[in-house]
Amino acid sequence: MEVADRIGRTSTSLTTAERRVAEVVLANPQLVAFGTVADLAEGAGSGAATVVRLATKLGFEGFSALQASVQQDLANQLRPAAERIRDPAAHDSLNTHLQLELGNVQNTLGEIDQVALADVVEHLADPSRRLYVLSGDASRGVAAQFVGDLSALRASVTMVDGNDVAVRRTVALMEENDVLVTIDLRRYDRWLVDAARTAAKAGVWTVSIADSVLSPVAACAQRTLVVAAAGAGPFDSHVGTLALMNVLVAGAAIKLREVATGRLDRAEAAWRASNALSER
Amino acid sequence: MEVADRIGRTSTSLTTAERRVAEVVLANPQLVAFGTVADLAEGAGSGAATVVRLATKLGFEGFSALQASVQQDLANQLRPAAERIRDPAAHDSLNTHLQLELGNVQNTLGEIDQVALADVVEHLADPSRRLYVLSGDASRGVAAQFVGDLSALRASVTMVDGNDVAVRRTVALMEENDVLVTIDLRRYDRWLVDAARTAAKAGVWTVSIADSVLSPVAACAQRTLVVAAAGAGPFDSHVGTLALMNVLVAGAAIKLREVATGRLDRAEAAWRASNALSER
DNA sequence: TAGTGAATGAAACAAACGATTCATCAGGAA
DNA sequence: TTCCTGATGAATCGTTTGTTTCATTCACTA
Repeated sequence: MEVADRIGRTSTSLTTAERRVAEVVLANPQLVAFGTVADLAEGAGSGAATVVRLATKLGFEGFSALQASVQQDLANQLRPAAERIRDPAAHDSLNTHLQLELGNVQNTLGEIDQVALADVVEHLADPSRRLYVLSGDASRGVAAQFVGDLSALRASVTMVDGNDVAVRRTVALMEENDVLVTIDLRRYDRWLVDAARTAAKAGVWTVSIADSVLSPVAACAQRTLVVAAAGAGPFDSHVGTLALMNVLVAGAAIKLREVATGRLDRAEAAWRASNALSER
Repeated sequence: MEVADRIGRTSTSLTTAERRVAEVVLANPQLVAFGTVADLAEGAGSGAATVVRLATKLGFEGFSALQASVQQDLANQLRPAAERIRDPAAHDSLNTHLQLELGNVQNTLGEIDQVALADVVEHLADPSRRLYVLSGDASRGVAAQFVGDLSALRASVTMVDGNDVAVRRTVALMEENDVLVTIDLRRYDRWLVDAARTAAKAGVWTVSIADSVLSPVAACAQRTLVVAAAGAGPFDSHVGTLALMNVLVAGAAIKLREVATGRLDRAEAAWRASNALSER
């Protein structure tokens, strides 16, 4: 921290009141970054002039310069580890990927809206509702994974897919009690947005998995779960999305325990009977 | 994030310029926390009045209230993760997932065999070789994602799929110059192991993406990439696998730059022509 | 085409702010 | 005590900033 350095270097020549201010700056930098001269002065129990004097004594042009310095420090601290790492060793591709994907998982699961999450899980685990999953072209694979996992737990899970006509028919046949999960990131697929709007208008309970609350599907969805999808390659990363899906699937599995274990056992039995799995 | 919520709730009634501002608020919250109305307006390419209008539209008293809200969010984010975790009554399940998936990514990308990785990328990026992807049932979705991404970069990428007969036929038709990628985790699918062995015997260059070097496919593969797949729910997690695939795709994209950019541009042009994408 | 309503940013205005000034105070030295 | 020096904060000043107003533009309708 630049400011801490300067305070350390100047500490011997600080007066009593200035030292009080300096202590507050170190202990509570947000007061400097977000506050005013008066705020900091009050926090340190000193006058505004003392704050300004300290700033200049530390070698800053004035309080504003000190504030800018603290703000930059905080901004650096805020930047996800991914970007911080990238600075020194810019060209370690694998490390970049690692930091990026860790950030995607961290941001997706960390920033999640718990109320929305619980509500979505509740709906996914309601066996009386049919489930439909609608995905943009770029995320079709992870969507298929989601459908596959859910299908193992419960019945009536459908991936809405195929040509435009087929999609329209499926959407037209949705009913009020159904649940529609849409997965779509920036550069939103128009057909998907249209389909989601149609479904929402028909009263289908819609949840949007998107990269922003401003995604067009989010606007017509009951719930929105935001994912981080920063990618180092030419495409967005769906690692965060998949992590979120795992959370949803695991949550649904708990709520569906009785039904789900029965289904899993039956599948297991079928595999055994046909010797479809090999342990090694 | 309180502000993100409000933006999501209000998103339908935002005007074009207001939406631009909202996007900047979400993408660059520091500009709001540390900056002024004029700064944010400039960042969004709008007038100062629009910024204030957005703030009130979001239900804030004015810009200052919006700024205070963003500042509080940032301050929360600044608090060490350790403190943050235990805050809302330790919602353990989510935290378990978070740690687990972070571990999967970390272990998969961190422990990777760089020589094997480079060799695999080299083969994936060789346009003279046909690519086949063979996945166990549990990972079919992420495999499809992999195939989809690779297909965007180059030609001749095939997901080996369908019924047993179809798989056997496809495998039988593979040639020496082809590349086969298999993805299979514990409880290895017997048909997949058989198919991989057949292909390997025919001289197909095989790479195994598996959860252990002891996997049966690894035994007959030229290269093996090990993934971590710890799952909290009833299924294995493929988050690590997907992260690895992103590395492979990004690596191939670099080697295939000339071909790949041409393909991506053509796809982009087609989307534009048909108006298939909507930016908002 | 003319008219209407919403949307938008430039400009005016008032409040808040940082910086400076200056009177007061504390603590020694003569 | 008296005088002096450095420290300190209240008051002041000029600037910046948030807010409001208003003329212009734009999209759409009759």
